[in-house]
Amino acid sequence: MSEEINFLQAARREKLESLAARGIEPFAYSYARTHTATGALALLDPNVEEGPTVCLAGRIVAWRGHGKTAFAHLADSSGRIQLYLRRDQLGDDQFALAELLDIGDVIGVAGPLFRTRTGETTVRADRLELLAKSLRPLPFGKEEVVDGVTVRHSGFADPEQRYRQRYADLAVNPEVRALFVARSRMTSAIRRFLDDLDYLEVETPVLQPLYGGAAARPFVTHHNALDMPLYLRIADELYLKRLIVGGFDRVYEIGHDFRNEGIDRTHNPEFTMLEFYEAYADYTVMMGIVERLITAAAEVVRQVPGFGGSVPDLPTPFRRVEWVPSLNAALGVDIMTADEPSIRRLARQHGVEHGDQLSHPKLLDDLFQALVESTIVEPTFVLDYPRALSPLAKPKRGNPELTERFELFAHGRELANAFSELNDPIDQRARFEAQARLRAAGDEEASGVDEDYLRAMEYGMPPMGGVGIGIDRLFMFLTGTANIRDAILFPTLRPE
RNA sequence: GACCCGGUAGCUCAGCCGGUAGAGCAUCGGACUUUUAAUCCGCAGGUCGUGGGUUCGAUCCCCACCCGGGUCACCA
Repeated sequence: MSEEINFLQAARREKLESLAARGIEPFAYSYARTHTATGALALLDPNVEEGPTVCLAGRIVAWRGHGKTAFAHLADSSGRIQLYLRRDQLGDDQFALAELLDIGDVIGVAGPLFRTRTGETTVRADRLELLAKSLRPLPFGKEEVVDGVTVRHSGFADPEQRYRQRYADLAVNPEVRALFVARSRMTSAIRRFLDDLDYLEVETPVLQPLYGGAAARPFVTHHNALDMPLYLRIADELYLKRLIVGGFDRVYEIGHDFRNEGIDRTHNPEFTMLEFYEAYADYTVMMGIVERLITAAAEVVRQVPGFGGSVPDLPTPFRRVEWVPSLNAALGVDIMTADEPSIRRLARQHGVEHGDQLSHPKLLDDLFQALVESTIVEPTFVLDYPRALSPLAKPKRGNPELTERFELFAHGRELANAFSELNDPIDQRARFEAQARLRAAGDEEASGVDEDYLRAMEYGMPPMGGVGIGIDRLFMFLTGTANIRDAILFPTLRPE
């Protein structure tokens, strides 16, 4: 990426040369800091005017020059603190260095804490060290505090540039950093939750010779040495269940799935999926685990400073409704006995688009989405989906037309999908073959027959419950984030 | 994919009825030893997303394209 150097960058390069002329190395190797910014702020007793000496490192984010003195703010990952630089304190050489500093420079600073006339805890700098010269101006806005609220002026606002240059977005907007801290806390909490239940975290292939476990179009790549196509996984499911055959009773994986579909505010081509499987559990057991996992995740996000208010209340137990009765109630007919033409007529009436071209299962799913799913606000488990919608789920005990499956919805969004996993290899083969027929008929999202998976199942697969939770979506739900790009550090974009 | 909105200085934005551009901040120069959107004075900074068209003349009107945002559709 070559571009012309603008006059601001030129000015900084000139300063670099002035530094070199003074024998100052502009890119350091390390700095021994004693405190973080917030750690230092806590050191000055409210009743005293002078405190201990601290060594801090961070980025200059604000600068107010006054001739022979200057005030600056230094920011590190903990927060920001004011610096006071005086010529008589620093000496001529060090003050000359200070005059060659820019906003964005990474510096180390040492000096005693004191309180300014306006009461702000500040470092009176008596030694400065340049750690990294910033040759490209970061788009810092100016901040003021009005009635206790920080107002930022002319900051870094262009959404495209913020996604493309997330490093600049993070450097300039602390609240963006806080959001991703919250995300990290959430996934750690989920790991802790599952680890405490004796789940084993495992890693399964991202590059797969066959893709499956979900209905989606895959990314295809090619392995040169094997001279064969490989698919980026669309789900972890089939490999994790092979591990249950192998004797791991409880496994989970948090990793990226890849789906070759459109990009919009809830879809990124790669996204983070949690799947977990537990032998000898059925979907009712998994429902309880999901409820506890979601509330545990909500609790840690709630505790991250700044996010307490955004996390929705999740009173337990979550509401439970059954798929068929809730759709029937909304539709006014029995979906399981209604004939095909009248179902298609109802779909048209309720605004399901392209109803005539959809396969029967897809039609049912769209109807449910339009009439029931979209109306769910409080967290609700929807139970017992029709068999045709769930090729990897066990038939429901007492009603083989249905499967033992649930999805969790809240605010019209899907948060989890789970079932009593099908462990009958004869039935599984029949379902795979039905999928293969759909695929042969042109359904690009239908899977094929995975013979290796069937082999594993034929060895004897314990009954198990399994759950998938989209981590990005869950995080968006908990933080009130509307666009998935705001929940992913480096979202997929067209190249510049 | 459809529709709507946007792309002007490093950043945030203005630009009337078509007459080849402005502000604030930042930068640069000057003043300033407790400021905090520091203040004051001065200078500089532009391929107006790209390519065509209309016109004596286009940032402005028209067409196409690129990029982004939003809404909808698609996406178990």
